[in-house]
Amino acid sequence: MFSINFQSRKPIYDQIYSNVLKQIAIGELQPGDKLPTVRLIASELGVNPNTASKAYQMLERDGYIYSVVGKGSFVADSANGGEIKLGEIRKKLFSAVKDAVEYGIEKEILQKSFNETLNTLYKGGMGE
Amino acid sequence: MFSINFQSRKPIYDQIYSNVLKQIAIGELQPGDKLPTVRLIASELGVNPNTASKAYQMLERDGYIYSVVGKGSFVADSANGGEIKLGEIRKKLFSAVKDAVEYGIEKEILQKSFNETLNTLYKGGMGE
DNA sequence: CACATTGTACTAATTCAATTAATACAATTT
DNA sequence: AAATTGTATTAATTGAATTAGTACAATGTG
Repeated sequence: MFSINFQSRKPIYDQIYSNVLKQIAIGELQPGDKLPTVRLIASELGVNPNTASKAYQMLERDGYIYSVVGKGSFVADSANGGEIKLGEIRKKLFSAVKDAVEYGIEKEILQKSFNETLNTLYKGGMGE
Repeated sequence: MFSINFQSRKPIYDQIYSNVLKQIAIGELQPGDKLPTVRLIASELGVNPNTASKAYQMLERDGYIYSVVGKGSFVADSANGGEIKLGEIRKKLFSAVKDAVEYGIEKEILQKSFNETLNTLYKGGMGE
């Protein structure tokens, strides 16, 4: 498995996230592979299962893995190699929205602007 | 002057920042104009001078104003209108969405991700 | 030169969100 | 049914962010 630095200011769930993502990136974990259970990670690292679960939920949110209660967690089919994917995109979005907030742009205006961009670039797709 | 929402979760110095920046953006404050002193803002809003000073320091950091001890604070020459900043924000948004399209991220997923970001950063509600 | 006015540095008190854990629950497998 | 899986809920704790109290530094004014 991997190891954790408890002295680090980086949260444990964040370290788990990074370690798993790295394993996926280098191909040590392939799409469809079963990941260690949250309880296994928790017991090996000596932390609470929820801490491992949180890392997995973030990995799922970013499209790298998927989890099923009772079954386990698995590497997503789309998570091949070192694709940047949603995690990096989110960072960009976050940065842009943060700028807008600082500038005092109203939420609805930003939302409208985003939707216009979305519809422009996703031309041909459906969705509201 | 402007007003502040003390109920908002948005920090006071942040609200001052946004208000001043908006005044610059709409041309109510022109390059070279003298800004209200930190003590004037502080007394009118009923906060500590350091709180107003912090807003000014952030505005200076971002190149919108400059401050001189003993003299006061002034709108920077380069801070004409806010369209530049607005354009940058749109550019960032466009770039992020474009990345998402290139990486094959589905529209709905991106939309959800954006909304999460939006709600996270606009959690203050009103108070800008 | 004295003195007011300006922004700022330093420190401490407080508040608030993030992190983690304790516990219980829900879905799936065996 | 029992075991194994991920997750929801709640609470304790910690740590960073926010704000204020106070003192200092630089400039303007008489």
